[in-house]
Amino acid sequence: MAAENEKSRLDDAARAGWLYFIAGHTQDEIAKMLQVSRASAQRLVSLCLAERLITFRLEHPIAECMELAARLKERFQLSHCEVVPADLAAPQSTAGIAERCANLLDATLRSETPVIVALGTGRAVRAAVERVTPIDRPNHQIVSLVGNISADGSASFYDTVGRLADRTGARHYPMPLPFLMSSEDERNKMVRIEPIAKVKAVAAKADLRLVGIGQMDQKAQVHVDGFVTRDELFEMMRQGAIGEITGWAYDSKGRLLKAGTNKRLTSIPPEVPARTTTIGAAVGAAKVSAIAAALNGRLINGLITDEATARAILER
Amino acid sequence: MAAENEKSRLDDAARAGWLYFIAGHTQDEIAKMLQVSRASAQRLVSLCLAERLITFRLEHPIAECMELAARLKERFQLSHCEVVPADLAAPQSTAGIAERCANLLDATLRSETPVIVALGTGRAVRAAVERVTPIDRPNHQIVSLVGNISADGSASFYDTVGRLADRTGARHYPMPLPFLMSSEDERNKMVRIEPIAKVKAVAAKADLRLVGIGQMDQKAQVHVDGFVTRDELFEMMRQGAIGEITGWAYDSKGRLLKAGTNKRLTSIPPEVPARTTTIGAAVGAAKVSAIAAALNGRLINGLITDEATARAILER
DNA sequence: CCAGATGATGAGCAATAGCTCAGGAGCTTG
DNA sequence: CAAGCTCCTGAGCTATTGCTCATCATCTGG
Repeated sequence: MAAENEKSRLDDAARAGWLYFIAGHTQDEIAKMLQVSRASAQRLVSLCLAERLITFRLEHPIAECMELAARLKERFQLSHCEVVPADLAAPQSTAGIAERCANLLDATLRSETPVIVALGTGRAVRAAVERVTPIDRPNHQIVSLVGNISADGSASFYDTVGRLADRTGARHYPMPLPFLMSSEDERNKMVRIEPIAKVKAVAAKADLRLVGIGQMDQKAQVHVDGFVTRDELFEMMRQGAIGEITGWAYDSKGRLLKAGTNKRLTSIPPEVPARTTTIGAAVGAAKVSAIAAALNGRLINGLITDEATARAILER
Repeated sequence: MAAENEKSRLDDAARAGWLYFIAGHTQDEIAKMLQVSRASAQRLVSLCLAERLITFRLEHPIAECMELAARLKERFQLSHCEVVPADLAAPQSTAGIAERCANLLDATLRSETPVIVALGTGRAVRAAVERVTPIDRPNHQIVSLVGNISADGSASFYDTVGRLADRTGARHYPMPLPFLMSSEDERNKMVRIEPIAKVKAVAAKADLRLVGIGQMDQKAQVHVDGFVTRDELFEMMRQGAIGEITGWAYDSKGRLLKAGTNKRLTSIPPEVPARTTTIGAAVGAAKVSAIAAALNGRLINGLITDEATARAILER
């Protein structure tokens, strides 16, 4: 009865978490209540945390963050903007923005009327999906903006769309294509075949797009993850690439490049249909230029970032 | 600028709370980040909690149960309350509460210092006893609150006291009396005879009483089990009986009736000595009124039930 | 059926958090 | 402007928590 035990263990973890965080008991008291050792009670509480049985939600709009958000919203005419407090100790951490993204997804998915959510790349997006509250919404649709097969043919790329569908029971549309095709012609052929056209059509009607923003430098995520080679990356940088969204490289004005890997990309280009909210999620000094360019080029019309990044964008 | 300071203080509290709960930093780290002493950081975190700037959300069925239990405990000033997840497939099933009752008995009996446990009627109590972990505690005492001889003279009534004694090696005191005597006089005589007085004396010192709660309707357990006749049952219902504990019928305010079968009952009345924990165990829509009345009349000061029943009690 | 792997457990210790208290800054009031 | 007051602060102590390690039970594959 592995499943049974597993379940009852999570039940206990939830109990312990409730007693600890909500009722405010000490772990010692909880240990006595649940008839386990204190050490086990501690393990249950941390299991509760690790399994995200419990989530924290900050209700207070922190003035400075609010102000930064308001200024970004005003300056770039955004339909949505959130700024989380800077975490000085871990400036690259996506924890904060992931929490806000998850919250946004929660709010969007809670709707009873069917909605379509499109997901791009990025660690924050990935982490956000993990934090979404499970909810039964079989009439929603989750669609991927990006091919999920990497250069070596494996589908190892983290399956955000599938994960989110798991948590919601929604229909989902992964994009069963390599990230890059070998030539422009081949790409053009592929994106016309029926299943892909269908995914594109659903994506075009998305109510919310959530995308990561990558910088195009030596540490570009598209290269680190093995989707583009070092040479391809450098070529794009020579062409003026400063950032990428779902793989689409753009320059410092936020214009999509018409060269290099962009000609062979299968993912759906980040051109914002006016009615769709397209939220970029990114933090870090390295990404400031890329984010600013995306904002200027209106590749996104929403942003979730942290205080430090927000400030850097505004000060450019 | 009191308001200004107040506001920025709350901002800091929110920030500290965010860094603590969401980013997972220690208060020491937070103190450094916010340029305050550790003590102040701790105050900010607790202010954040006190002002509810941050809230916890437990996404697990157990959370509901915990909350219901807390509300029942508060509302009826209970010393003990447990709510188990509703079993939609079997709303009347005592399995869930029996498990909790067994757990409670285990915990009580585990004590090395002698304890006295008193048992009432009810399927949940019966099932709980079956699930108690055997343990050797010869110095404990198990006492019955209710006569174990039915109307026809047989001792067929399930012998919970004996079973529990088997599993613990404890001394046990069944009550060798018919459930009902034929007249009030006879009852009064019987309860004064030595062996019975002894049982009553032990029961009066019980550390824990565990009793079932029966509803008084056409399907009343006391009637189904043949302890009272149809006519006796209807008579009690006319007198306002809504529930019974160890056979003692009470009205909707939880007052023991001074009429009918109550005059001829040999069982020990459910009057809660303040120091004794008296736990009622019952589930099911049919029993909601009976349970609520028992709680209101303080015939019990503890409750083990399920989610559906708990909710119904609170919503009355 | 046994050896090794896996994972749970409690003891004990080090890190962390919570609390009390005495002192001091800033505000109010006479 | 000084006394009285409140409220904040940091020091330092104690309670609580997190973690490591040795042990033990259970599972798995040969």
